[in-house]
Amino acid sequence: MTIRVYNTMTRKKEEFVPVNDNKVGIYVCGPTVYDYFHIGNARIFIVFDVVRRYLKWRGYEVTYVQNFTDIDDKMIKRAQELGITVSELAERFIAAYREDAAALGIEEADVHPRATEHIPEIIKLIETLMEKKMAYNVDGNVYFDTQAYAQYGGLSQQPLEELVAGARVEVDEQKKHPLDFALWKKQKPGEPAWESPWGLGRPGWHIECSAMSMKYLGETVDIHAGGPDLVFPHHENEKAQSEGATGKPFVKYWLHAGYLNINKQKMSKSLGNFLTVRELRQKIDPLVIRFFMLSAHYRNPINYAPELLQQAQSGLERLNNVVYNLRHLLTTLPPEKVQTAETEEKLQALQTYKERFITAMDDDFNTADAISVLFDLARETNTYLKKKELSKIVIEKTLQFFEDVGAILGFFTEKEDNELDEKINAMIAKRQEARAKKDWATADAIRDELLAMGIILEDTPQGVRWRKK
RNA sequence: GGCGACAUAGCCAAGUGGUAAGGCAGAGGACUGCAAAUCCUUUAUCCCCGGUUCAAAUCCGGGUGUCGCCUCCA
Repeated sequence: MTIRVYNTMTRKKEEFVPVNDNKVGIYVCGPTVYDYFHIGNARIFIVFDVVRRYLKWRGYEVTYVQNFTDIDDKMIKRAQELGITVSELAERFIAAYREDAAALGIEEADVHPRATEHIPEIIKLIETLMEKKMAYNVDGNVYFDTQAYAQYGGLSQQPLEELVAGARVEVDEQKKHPLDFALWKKQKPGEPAWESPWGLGRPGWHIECSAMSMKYLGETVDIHAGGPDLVFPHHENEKAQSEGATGKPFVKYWLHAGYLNINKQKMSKSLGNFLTVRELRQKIDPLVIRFFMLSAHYRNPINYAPELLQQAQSGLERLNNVVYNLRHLLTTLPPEKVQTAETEEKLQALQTYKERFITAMDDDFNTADAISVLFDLARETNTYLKKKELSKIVIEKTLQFFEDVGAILGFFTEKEDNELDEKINAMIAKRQEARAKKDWATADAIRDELLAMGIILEDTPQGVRWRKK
C-alpha cells in the first residue's frame, strides 16, 4: 500500500516517495506573530500536524519545520501601535501561539525557526542570486528578477501576462518587471535593520522560508505546505528564488489546504471577520475545534458556524464515550478463561477496521473517511459491550486501536486528576447507599450536585461511572 | 478580464464508472427506579439540460449558483 498525495504543482494525486529513503522533511509556513492566530490559521496547523503524525505512524522519519515570521510590515506596524519593540511583540505572540496550539493538540515542530535568527543565511542566498544575475539591487532594495527564471508562474499555473494584467497594485517604479519581488528591503527611518552588502535593511517575506527550509531540510524538501492563499505569490516566489539559486527542485510535493470560511466568505485578518483560537477555546473544548476541522477533507473549503461546532461536539462525544466505555470496563473485567470463536472473529474484524483506516488516510489524508471508520467501530463495539460474556483481549485490542489512531488524529488522550477523583468517588459511594435503600430523592440530589460540578454520572451494568461534561 | 474550486438528506460530510459511507438533529421502540450512555427502526429524483456507456453522483459538452486566487493574507 502506498500513500498518495495531491500535489498543487501537478494538480494530481501522486504516489508519495520521499527524496531520501524513509526520511521525510516537511516545511509548513507558520504564522506572522503580530496577533493571536485565528481558526482559519488553525486549520492549517491542525491538518499538517495530522499529516506529520500519520507519516510518522507509517514508519517515516519525519522532520517537521514551521517558521515564525517575526519581521515584516505588519510586525513593524503593530509594534508601533502597541509601543513595544518588534522583538517584544514576537515574543508575546510566539508564547501565545504555543499555548493555543497546544490546546488544539498540535505538537511542537522539530524546529521553529525565526526569520530574524537567520539573517546570515538569507543574505547568503540573496548573494547567490546576485551572482547568478537573478536579482538586482536598486538603491539598497534588492529584487528577484522573475524574467530570469523561466518557470515563473508554474506553481500557480498562471500565464505571466495574466498575472500582470490582473495586478491590482501600483507598480513599484524601481522594479524591472511588475512581478519582480523584494528580497531585501532598504531600511526606512525607525525600522529594525540588519547590515548587508546592500546596506541596512531587512529581508523580504518570501526569502526567509527559502533560506530556512533549505537550511533545515536540504535543497529539496519532500513536502512544503501552507494555506491556499500562499500558492501565489508566496510559494511561487519561494520556488523561483530557491530553484534559481540551487538549480534543483525546491519541493517535491506542494500541499495546500482549503479555506475555512465564515458566512461562506474566507476568514482573514484583512477582512476583519476572524475568530481567534484564543477566544473560541474559552467557549468550547479546543479538541472539538480540531475534530470539526478533521471531519472534512483537508482540501475542501469548510464553513464555520457555531451550530456546526455543536454537531462536531456531539460526534466527538460519541467517540469519547466508546473509548471511555472500554477504559471503564477494563478496570473491572477479569481475564477470560478460554478464547472463543467469537473472540477470534472480533480480532479479525478489528484488523479490517485498521485496514480501512489506513486506506482512507493513505488516500491523500482523507480524515473524514478515516473518522467514519471509527464511528462504525464504535457502533460495533457498543453492541458487543452489551453481551454478558466479554473477552478481555478483545476489549484491550479495541481500546488499543482507538488510542492508536487517536494518537494520529489527536484524540482520546487521558487526563487525570486524582484529588477530584477522590471527592467524586466519595459522593458516588454516598449515592449508592441511598440507592440501595431506594432513597431516590437523595440519590438524584447527589447526581444533580455532581452535574453542577460538570460531572455526568451513569449507572451501567458494570457499575457506576462518571465522566466530565 | 485571466485562472481555479465547489454544488450529495433538515444540517455537516465521504464516495471519481457498477447502482448512494458516516455523523448531527427529528420521530418511534428497547434498556433504566428515573436518567445518562447504548442499541434497533425510520428519512436522498446525488443543482439543471443534453451526450458517451450494458451501466454515470462519478466521464464529456452546455447552463445556473456560490466561493476563491490574480494585493498583505493560512
